[in-house]
Amino acid sequence: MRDGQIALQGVQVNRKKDSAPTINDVARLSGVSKKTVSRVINRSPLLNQATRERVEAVIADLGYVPNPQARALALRRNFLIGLIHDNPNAQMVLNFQEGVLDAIRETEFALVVRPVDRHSPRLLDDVRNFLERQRLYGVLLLPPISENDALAALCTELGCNYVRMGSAKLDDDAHLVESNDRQAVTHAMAYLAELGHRRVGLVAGPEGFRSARERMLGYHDGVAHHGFDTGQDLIAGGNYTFESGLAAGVRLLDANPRPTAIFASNDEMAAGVLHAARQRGIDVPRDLSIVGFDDTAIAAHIWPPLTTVRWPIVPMARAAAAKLIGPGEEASQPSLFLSDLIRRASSVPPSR
Amino acid sequence: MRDGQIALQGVQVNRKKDSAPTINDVARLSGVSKKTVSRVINRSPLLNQATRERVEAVIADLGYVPNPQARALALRRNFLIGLIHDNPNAQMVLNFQEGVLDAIRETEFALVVRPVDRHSPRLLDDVRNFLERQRLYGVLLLPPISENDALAALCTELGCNYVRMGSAKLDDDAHLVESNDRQAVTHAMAYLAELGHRRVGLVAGPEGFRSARERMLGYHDGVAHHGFDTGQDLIAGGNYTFESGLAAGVRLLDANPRPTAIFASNDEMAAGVLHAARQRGIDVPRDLSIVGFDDTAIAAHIWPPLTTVRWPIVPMARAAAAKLIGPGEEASQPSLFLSDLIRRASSVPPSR
DNA sequence: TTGTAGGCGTTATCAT
DNA sequence: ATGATAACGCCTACAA
Repeated sequence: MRDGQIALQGVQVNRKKDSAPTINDVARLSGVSKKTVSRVINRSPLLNQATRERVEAVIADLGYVPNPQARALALRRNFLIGLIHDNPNAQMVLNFQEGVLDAIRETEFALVVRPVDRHSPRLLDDVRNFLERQRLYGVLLLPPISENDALAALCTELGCNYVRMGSAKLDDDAHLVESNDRQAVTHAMAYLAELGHRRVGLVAGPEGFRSARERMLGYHDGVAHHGFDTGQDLIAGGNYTFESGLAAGVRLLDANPRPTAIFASNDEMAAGVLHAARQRGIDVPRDLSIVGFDDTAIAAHIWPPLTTVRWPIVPMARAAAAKLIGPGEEASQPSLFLSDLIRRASSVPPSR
Repeated sequence: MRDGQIALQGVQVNRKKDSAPTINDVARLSGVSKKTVSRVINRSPLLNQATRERVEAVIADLGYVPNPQARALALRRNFLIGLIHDNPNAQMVLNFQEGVLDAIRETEFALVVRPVDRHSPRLLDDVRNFLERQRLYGVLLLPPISENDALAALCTELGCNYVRMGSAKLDDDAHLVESNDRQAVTHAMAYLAELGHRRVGLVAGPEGFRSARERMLGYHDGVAHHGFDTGQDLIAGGNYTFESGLAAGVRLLDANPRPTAIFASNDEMAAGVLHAARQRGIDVPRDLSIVGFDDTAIAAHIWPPLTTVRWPIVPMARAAAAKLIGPGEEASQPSLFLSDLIRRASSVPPSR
């Protein structure tokens, strides 16, 4: 006969030893019903203090851990948070994971990762499949796919809570953690102005990326505010890759007159610009200052170390996770995070 | 009265519309028992073809997806694979995740990530807690914590399957996917010998890391085989960080005579050596060749692009995941992966 | 080949 | 404040 049933008859006292203890074992050994144990686990307020302590003692003694699958089944929701991303960049994804883990440490939540391909025609089906299968508690969307409104709509349709990371007002406060890329770039431009630059080039990010747009707007704000030179030969497009930065760098550096400084919309492209300068014998920073964005690992490890904008991704991730799992009122507060300009050797006053 | 019970009475035909369809809905609408539906889901061989097709049609029609929590409860194991790592390096972790995702795509498995702190005294408790809570199907252990035998023992104790990634024979074939770091470094040394180098420095990895030891052994093999110069001023220790590589580079480059080439046990340290050379006005590659290990993103993006050893992490990850979830016979086959030397501009014949 | 009864470990409902 | 009973959605054992 089964263990649990024996227990109900009050005959057997020792539990089976060959599998993890269950709520029944705890109930039997502490002489209460399983519902009471359940109340202890879930910190129900209406519980006799003595009862609670007795049960807790048994739990500790047994090393009992509630089975999350059973919980998930009964509660009709699990404790998994999904992280959906399209690998914008390894360091960023990992930092984000770290922040989320910070937030869910000591909770029963776990983090499930799901890289996707934003160019796949099956993107939405992929995500739908994932969400339907796993029935996640909620998902976190990283840029750039966080900018995809269809994805957010899909989450809503499937009854899956979500929080998006974005560099602009993509959604309402309950579903968004925001950075201020535009303003951050404007600050960087002000810094270049202080150094004495008046002719600053831009390597823009790919079209369709909100972050790229915001950073470009920040550039234009700066150009206008400080009266920098303007012109199409000061602007080149890129797609956030090293190679595109290299190509853009070549274009900008072949212009005449050459810019004395270049702002690249991310660090990888900035590294590409640096290569382009090297290939042309242009000394950085003496003949060309470079400023990047993101402060990824590469920024501090190339030569010269790169001046760049650092956005607080770990705190942002923590906030996003908290927004997802936290109580309602807190979750609907706006979350805006400010970025810092990290000044390194790649930017100096212009030599000409 | 509940939907399922009504169904058993054969009275109601339409299912409730406000929640996902269950196995009961499918059973009712296709006029078979839940068990038969269950057999369809689980591809039982003993099923009438016609029955199967009828049920499958209903499943498709309803958009039915089995509830993984209920499955997990009944099967007493879930379909989550854990990835436990101590962030050896962002690109590596992400590549690994990608490989695992490759392997579990189109399956019902999902990937749960769990970064840990290998220096924490609570490491084992942390992992124990995680495994007990989540009751994972199995876990993947990345270096360097994959080298921790106590962790593997813990998995065994908790009845959790595991696969370790390692640069040496850390475990039996069912629990190990192996790379050949030692041999890979020996190849790199042979390449330097071909170029004409005879005085090659080593930036070693941190003690206690198996990979560091294997790479060092490969260095010594190469030195012995090719009759390179030896001496303590040709060897410096590092801890796999950029900064430690910088410090080690300073030490090695202050030696007299200077090495004409340096092998750094990973790319980050190689980048540090490069910085050290720059600071001293030593031209790379003309006056100093540098070889790294890992082929992380930084390798191709610094100047000059770094010659390095690339180990096939994505295929290894795929193999590790397959080993975890695959059938027994296949899983107990040995898995050894070979690394390639990627030749880039940082290595040339010596100028002296 | 298919169905019935009951269990997996938890929580919800509604008593007491 | 506590307990009995019935879900939650799936699977296994055994029966037919």
